[in-house]
Amino acid sequence: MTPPAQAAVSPAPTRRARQRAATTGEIKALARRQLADHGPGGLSLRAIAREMGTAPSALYRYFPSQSDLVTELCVEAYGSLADSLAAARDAQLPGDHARQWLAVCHAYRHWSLEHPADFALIFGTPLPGYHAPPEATAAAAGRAIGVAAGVYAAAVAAGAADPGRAQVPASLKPGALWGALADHGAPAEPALAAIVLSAWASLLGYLVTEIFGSLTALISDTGTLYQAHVRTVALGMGFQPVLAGPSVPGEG
Amino acid sequence: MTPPAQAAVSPAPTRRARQRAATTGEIKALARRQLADHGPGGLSLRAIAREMGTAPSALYRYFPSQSDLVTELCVEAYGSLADSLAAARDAQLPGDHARQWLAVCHAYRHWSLEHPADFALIFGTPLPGYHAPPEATAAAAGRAIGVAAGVYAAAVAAGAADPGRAQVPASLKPGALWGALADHGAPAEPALAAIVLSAWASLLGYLVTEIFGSLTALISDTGTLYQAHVRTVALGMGFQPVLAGPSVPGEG
DNA sequence: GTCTATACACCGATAGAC
DNA sequence: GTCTATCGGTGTATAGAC
Repeated sequence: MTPPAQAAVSPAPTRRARQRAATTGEIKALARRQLADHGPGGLSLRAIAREMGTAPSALYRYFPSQSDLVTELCVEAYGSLADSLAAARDAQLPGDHARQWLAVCHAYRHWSLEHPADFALIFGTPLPGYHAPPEATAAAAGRAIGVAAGVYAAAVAAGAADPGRAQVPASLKPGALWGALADHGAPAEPALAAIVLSAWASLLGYLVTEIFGSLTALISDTGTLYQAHVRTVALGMGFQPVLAGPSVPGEG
Repeated sequence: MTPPAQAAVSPAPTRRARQRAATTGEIKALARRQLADHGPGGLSLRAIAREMGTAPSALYRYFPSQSDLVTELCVEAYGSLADSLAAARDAQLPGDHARQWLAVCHAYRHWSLEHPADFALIFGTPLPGYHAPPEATAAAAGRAIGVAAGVYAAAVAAGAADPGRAQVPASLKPGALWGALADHGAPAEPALAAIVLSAWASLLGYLVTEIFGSLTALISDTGTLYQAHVRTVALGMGFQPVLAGPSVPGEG
């Protein structure tokens, strides 16, 4: 018996395809949870199969190997982060560049706190035998930092931030980052890219200590401290101090 | 037959004790190398025993369990970092506070690049089932950041840095960090501690991207970029821009 | 303090029946 | 597309002889 006429060929390809997508999604969700529970390297296809109630070998119909599963988790994590950053940016008035920047900074932290497993996956210690294929993850990573770079570039263009305050050596050599940022609306200017990268790394450093816990034993009041951190970083990028007022989105 | 008279009772306790210390050291060295080669969770007592040419069970005479071995590696890593930072500080003229700070910043990076496994151990994703006993690692961690804090506090006291440039909220609540820093010569002033912590986190963020590789596909010229990063951070702490001259120790 | 032997658990991946 | 069965490995930790 041939299957019944395919309903809505283009948007909903096939019933079979839909079911397959659902299963792949379930696998990835369980993988994410395992990675969160048992740390890096704690990902086990057997355990996933156990939780799904299927045989371990069945998973190989969906992912050729464990590495491919990890790669897709990485790409999705970067995408999720980029989406959160873009949403925070778009929640501000289009012309309010400084607030857009602060909103993106706080969205960075909120996403990280809400997705610690994804955070560890893309920013933490590399997995034992795994090396992410650069062509797969570079684009996804570039999109995330590209949101931040785009906001800053717009701020500079509008005069809301003065990149001259940063100390960028003239001897900087361009890398693939410039091109990746240019793909996301930011001008391919090395000085701007360097400033954004430096600021982005500063924020990441705070999140690493907060989420991985290398300092949690020593500090409390992490939210307020992040607020101070964001303001200091923004100052270094040439934003105006007046901006550091209390009514900033996402603070606290 | 009783053993021959113990030569130098106090400094060299016993031949037996010396041999034991040597073996413990060998175990830790191999553990460190394994952690470097196979990532977190890649530590295997069996593999250590294999490389040492002994039976796996023999190691249990030196470490009650794998976790205790990891804890000692963490403490030693923090200690090694603190030593490197202090050495970099002491290599500068006592009164040249700004250069001391920059030297400490660059020592931070050099140590991290030279000890990626230790770096991952203390700053990277936490190990699966392992939670470092706070009482053991907090002191070691405080000593490392305490070196940085001490240099900055001295700079502020000497007027070489103006902490007023940073944006520290007045609502900051003190935590254990203040006390830990006070133990290392830094005044227990929340504002100063917050500034140092923020700066230290900024530096860490850069090192995380460089060492864990979340951005290495996108950037080259990482040394020059770190130099710019350090300068930007120092500016945010209130150091004078004039300091950002070319002849700074450890740059490049 | 080291050894052998072992209990008991885990893993990724593949072959082949259905 | 799922199953069973299996291969060939990994590991921690303990018991008991020497």
